[in-house]
Amino acid sequence: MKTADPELMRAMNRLSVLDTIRRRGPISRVEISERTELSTTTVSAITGSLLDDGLILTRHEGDIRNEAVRGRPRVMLEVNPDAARVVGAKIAASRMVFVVTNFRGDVLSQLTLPIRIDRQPIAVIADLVEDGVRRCVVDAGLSLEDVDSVCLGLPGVIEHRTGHIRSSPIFREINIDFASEMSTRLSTPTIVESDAHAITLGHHWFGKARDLQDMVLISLEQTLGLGVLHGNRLFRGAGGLSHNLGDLVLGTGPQGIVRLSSQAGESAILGEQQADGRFAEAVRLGRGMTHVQALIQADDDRLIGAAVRAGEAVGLTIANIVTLFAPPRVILVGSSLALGEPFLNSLRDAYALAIPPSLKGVSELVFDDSTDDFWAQGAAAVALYELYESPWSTTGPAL
Amino acid sequence: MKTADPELMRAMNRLSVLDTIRRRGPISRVEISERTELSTTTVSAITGSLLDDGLILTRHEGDIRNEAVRGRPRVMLEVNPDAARVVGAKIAASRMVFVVTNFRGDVLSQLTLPIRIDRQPIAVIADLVEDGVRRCVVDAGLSLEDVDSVCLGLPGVIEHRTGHIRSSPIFREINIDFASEMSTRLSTPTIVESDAHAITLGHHWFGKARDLQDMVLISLEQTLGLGVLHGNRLFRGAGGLSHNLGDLVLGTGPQGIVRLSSQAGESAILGEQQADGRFAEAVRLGRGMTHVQALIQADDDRLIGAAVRAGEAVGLTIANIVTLFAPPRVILVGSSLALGEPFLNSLRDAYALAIPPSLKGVSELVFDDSTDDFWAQGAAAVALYELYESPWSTTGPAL
DNA sequence: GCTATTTAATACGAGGTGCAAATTAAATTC
DNA sequence: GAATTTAATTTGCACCTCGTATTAAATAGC
Repeated sequence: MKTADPELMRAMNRLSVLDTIRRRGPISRVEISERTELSTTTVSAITGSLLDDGLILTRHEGDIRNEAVRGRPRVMLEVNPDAARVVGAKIAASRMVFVVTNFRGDVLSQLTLPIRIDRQPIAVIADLVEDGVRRCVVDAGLSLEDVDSVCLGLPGVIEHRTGHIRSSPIFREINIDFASEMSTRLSTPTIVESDAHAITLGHHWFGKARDLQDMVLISLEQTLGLGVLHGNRLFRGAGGLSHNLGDLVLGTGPQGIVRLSSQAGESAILGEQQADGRFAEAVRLGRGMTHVQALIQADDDRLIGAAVRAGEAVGLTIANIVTLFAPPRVILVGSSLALGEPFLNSLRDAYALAIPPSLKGVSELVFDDSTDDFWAQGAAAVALYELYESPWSTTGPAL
Repeated sequence: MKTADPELMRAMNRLSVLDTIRRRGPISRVEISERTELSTTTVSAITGSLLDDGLILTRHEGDIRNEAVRGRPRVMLEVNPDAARVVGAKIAASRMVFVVTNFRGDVLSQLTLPIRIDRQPIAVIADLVEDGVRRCVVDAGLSLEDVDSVCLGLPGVIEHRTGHIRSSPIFREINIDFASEMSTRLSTPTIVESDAHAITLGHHWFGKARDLQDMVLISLEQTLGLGVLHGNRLFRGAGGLSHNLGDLVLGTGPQGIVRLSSQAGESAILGEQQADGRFAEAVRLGRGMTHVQALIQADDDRLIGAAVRAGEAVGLTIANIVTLFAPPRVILVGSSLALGEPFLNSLRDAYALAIPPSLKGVSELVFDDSTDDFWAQGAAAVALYELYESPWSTTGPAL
């Protein structure tokens, strides 16, 4: 068990203060003191040390309750954007998106590589990822030495703690130590994380869950992922495993087990149409879903049927997730949302039908159609989170 | 956010030490120091304060590595059994079981009331519970003043934090503030908890999960409950809600949503047979399942069919739970286990079929046929846990 | 333009906490 | 009975947070 010593205490309060500054934009010391319930003395000491370490900056304008207020004006504090830089990436089967962000999470540069890497050998994928990171860093006018860490978000079952990829649709192999592979290639600390977890943290930092401590996110892409935020922290399964929703069983059909992925995965929906080859190119370019929507609007009955079935399956699954976690909000993201109304309506209907009466109204469904940039930014947030959490310069004793 | 001050620090380490003493039986200070990674100085200080508060005792025998070992012998420390007494209860539809335990969790007295309280008015149930608690306390040779707290474990959706019963099969009403009702009746702090959570903690303290930090328990009784242990703590949903597995959706059938409870609940299995009235009395006595097993052994085809279907449904559900939580062990408890081999075999088969290949082998299934006493003891453990966790006498500054 | 007032932020001392080193305690070995 | 070995406590120190007193920096009033 983790032993509690003064150092831990300091680290906890430091994180608490730094996190408050990050979240509440420019904020004065008094307000920090109120929010964190730390004494002003302690807040002063901690912010002093954060200023020394260059993690935050002072700003003398911006006190909102200014004008006609007496007394010494508050000095506003904010995160120093230039305190660190990280790279976040979303690695998907048909494209890779990289962003470089500063310490505040602002995007400094963005790079999309619309390359199909599906089922390539590890070395090839690693080459492409390495290349993408390097180019994106250069685009930001930086060099890799300026980057503090890298976080790669990718689909599948990822073991965050060890950086192993247990299984992923973009790799033929299983159980790959991708984190150390990329760490040595880039000679920069590299984190591997589930893309769903990445965008979950992204929403908590920048998106539709900034106001919440608990939340569930469901990602509907090539694979179906789950992110659970519990008490302001990512809830990872025992052993730090990410979840793979597609493996969930919906029931048994005539030909055995029916998994969610067979009903609602990207390939399940598109696959039925593959025969006539209309989607080959679209899918290759990562625009499968966009294309689908165009077809749906043209009233392609078969596609509508697939979308409706997928929506039902997802709706039931969400109801089950809500039954287990009772989150105040469920955020849905991913390319499958582009299926449009037939999908969304059947999803909503199935959810409404399946949610147990006693839980009716505890969760709201929110749909988010952010672009891939946001996923990559979420990965950057994962990298930043670990920086924020780390004791940093370990300035040691406040001197 | 919880602010970290010296007091919290002390509380954390105190709990860590006390928990180590509880778990590792009689144990010396040096060993505590090794296990908790606290310095011997700190361990001495904390154990000193625990001794002052009468929560632990010294024992001078029992050093295993004795004989032929030089040096001053270690003084063994153990929890003081008489430091507190609690009452734990399992309240089910057809019976109530009470136990009084000491601070170590040893059962001092036990009382079973085989009364059907199903659908009685609150006041009647509260009367019966109060009576049961009082009689069990008297049986232990104690008076209610000697009891530090009471924990009632009952089925349904319980909001532990507020002590409200959101919904329960044994109450007609919903949203009952049962904790304060019973607290005032007994004039003793009373906790209300889901029976599944109670036996989950029971297994962590006394049963089949003593060695684990993470674990999932599934209770198969009148209702289907879930307990998740995560990092040595009970994982309660956002808002401290307990889970109701029966509300999970298995899929859609011809007549709409199919919930787990309609396949695997006690009444779902027995219900089909209700028509011929053979079970009326057995169920009333709470021996429905025992009776069923006798019939199954007599090859009642209809019952076997129901048991097999229930086993399948539960097996699939467990696979889904494992997909989400990836626990190293899943413990199954509850009266439905008495359905015997037809049920268990189909459960195992369905689980094996449904568990995703990437998670094969991460979880072991364990069946536990503990009696109701153990459930009540688990409820006692919940009560004890809160005592252990509380700062206690707040001896205040170690003087 | 000066002083009084008000609010923000910082010093200072007290009390609590854990740790390393030194000391005391209690056994075995020779 | 002295030396040795191991356990547990005492001592001294560095650190943390907090309450109170003090300093800093603005406005309000005359």
